[in-house]
Amino acid sequence: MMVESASETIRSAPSGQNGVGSLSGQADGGGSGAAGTASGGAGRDAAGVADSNGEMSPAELLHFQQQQALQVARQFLLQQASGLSSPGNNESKQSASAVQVPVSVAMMSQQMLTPQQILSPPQLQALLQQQQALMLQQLQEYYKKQQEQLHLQLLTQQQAGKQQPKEALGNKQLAFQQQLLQMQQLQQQHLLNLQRQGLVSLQPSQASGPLQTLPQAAVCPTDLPQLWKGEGAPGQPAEDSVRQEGLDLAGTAATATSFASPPKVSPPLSHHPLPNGQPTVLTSRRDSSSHEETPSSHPLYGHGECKWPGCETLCEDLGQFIKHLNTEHALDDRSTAQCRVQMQVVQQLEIQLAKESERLQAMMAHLHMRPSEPKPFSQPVTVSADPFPDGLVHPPTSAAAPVTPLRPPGLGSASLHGGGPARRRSSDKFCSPISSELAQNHEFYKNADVRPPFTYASLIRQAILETPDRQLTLNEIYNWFTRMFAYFRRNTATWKNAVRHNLSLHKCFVRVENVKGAVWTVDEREYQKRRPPKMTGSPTLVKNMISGLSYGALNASYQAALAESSFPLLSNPSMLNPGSASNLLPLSQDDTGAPGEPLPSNGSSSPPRLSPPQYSHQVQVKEEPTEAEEDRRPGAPLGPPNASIVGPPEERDLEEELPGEELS
DNA sequence: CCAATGATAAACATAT
DNA sequence: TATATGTTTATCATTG
Repeated sequence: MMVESASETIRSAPSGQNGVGSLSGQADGGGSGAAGTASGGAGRDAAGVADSNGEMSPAELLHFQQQQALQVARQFLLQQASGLSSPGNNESKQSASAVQVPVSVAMMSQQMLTPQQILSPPQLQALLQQQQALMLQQLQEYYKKQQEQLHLQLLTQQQAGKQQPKEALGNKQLAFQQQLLQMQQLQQQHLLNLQRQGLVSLQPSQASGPLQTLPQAAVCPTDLPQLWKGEGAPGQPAEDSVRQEGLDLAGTAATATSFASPPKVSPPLSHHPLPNGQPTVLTSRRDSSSHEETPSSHPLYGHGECKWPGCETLCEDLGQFIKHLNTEHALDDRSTAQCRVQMQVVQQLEIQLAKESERLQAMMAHLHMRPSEPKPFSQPVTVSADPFPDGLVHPPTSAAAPVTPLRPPGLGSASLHGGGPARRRSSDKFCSPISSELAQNHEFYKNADVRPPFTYASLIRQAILETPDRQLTLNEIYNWFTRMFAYFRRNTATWKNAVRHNLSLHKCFVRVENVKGAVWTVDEREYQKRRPPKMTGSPTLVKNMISGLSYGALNASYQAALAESSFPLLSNPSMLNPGSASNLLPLSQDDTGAPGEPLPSNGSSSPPRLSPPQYSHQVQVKEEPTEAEEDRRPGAPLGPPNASIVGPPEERDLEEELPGEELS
């Protein structure tokens, strides 16, 4: 019911505002927007959907936001999970995601308001449980298979063994048995894990019933598919239609019941976990390998590369990928271990989610959002339905006080700034250094189709500063964008134009002619100069934070925060994504210098920098640009090594400490 | 309401 | 000629 009201709210907003895609936000903002300022200016793209709720009370807003945050978290979780529990039939997957899953990842993160997405904690939990159950089941199936396989092998071996020396056979058997044992242990361990968390009340064997077990999870059916959907590849044509669907559904399938019967999907849809015992994990792979009927993609395959944790092998097509999958990620100890790691990741996420929920409740409690709200969630979407029609109450009461409490420990300053909607100002200017947030959430941005809350200028700068040489060609900048942000893997024409535009427009970007072309460098000084008068009064800030948090802000900010604080595993590149590690590191050290703390190294490291007003620091143009963008030679010509580069002491500080300044 | 800033579009120039 | 790369101008949104 509340769902309905929520959708109501949403629907009131101009339709299609985002249908076009957030990038073309201009149009959308025009009509609808404007109004919303009272309760916080709504960003035009990032948060478009929320435009029309001018009348939400702060409490509602917060509530709403929080729920969104949870959704995001959940989404993230699902995404992670999907990495583990690969969907069943691929072919059905796509259609399924289009029809049955109205909310694509992208949509979630960008619009986030689809009513049915708003789950109550119990629902969330239910979902999680389902997920766990599913995974468990899959894992078990997996183990079972493996055991069977082992037995088979054993048999084979025994037969073969007739021709082999006994001892050899013995050894092999031993090995197998060990493996078996290992498997079993693994399995038990996992089970234990799950049980410890009280997640597995259901026996593996009865795992088939998660859905029934959790009636309240009515909402889940909608979400579930995502589990198997895997991470949608940005740029998928279906995206728009999917969104559309999502919105529509939002309107129609408002109630839980309606979810129960999602639009039918292709029949072969066996990817619903369960019973038939078709271990999704295994089957999916087999299926896909055997029949090529998969025009769609594999959950572990996206953007032309293998999504297996830690593996970014490029595969031209699905077929190749399948091959790769079967060879590189076959059933072996390694894969199993990785699988386990992935499970832990999921668990971590889940734990974090729980924590965040708790925090949310505390926050809400503190904000006096009705004591009755200890469980704001029990009733999901109360949001708009909530008893605060008055709205607009925010200013004094809620606004001022909340400030502190609002700042969740886990959230870096970055997360607070009015992230989302105001992609621009927020981060760039007054907020924390892009690098720190980026560093911490780069995994997130890399995979989630969420618009990063940074301005183009700051992103470009970041890209450039990340390199040892502190210079990049336009193309390299492009690459950086696409590499670092899923969001920039689509609508290329738009953002590339924007990048060029920014490069030309801002004095801080200096083009340096080179033998082989030109590279772009950053004139830190100019960059600093360009900093606008920062936000002053705290009240404003507060308001900002609130409003920011509200809409899409959650996206970037909160998600980022979540990502940051909660994914030890995730953020540990070495664990999940060795490949990306390289990118990450420079980020964090480099620019950052750390948001919070002043740069250690004094200017010494980069002497030149202070001098030339023009070409900023010592940037020296690479004689021969490129070659391999990544191939940064160790002994950079001039280069102050990464860390040192950071250097522009004073200036840097200024910027990096912004958060602090702001408050003053 | 205004100015500053940013995003997006688009026209146009130039180089490859 | 087609593209990539740059520059510039215009319009709109958000913020202070």
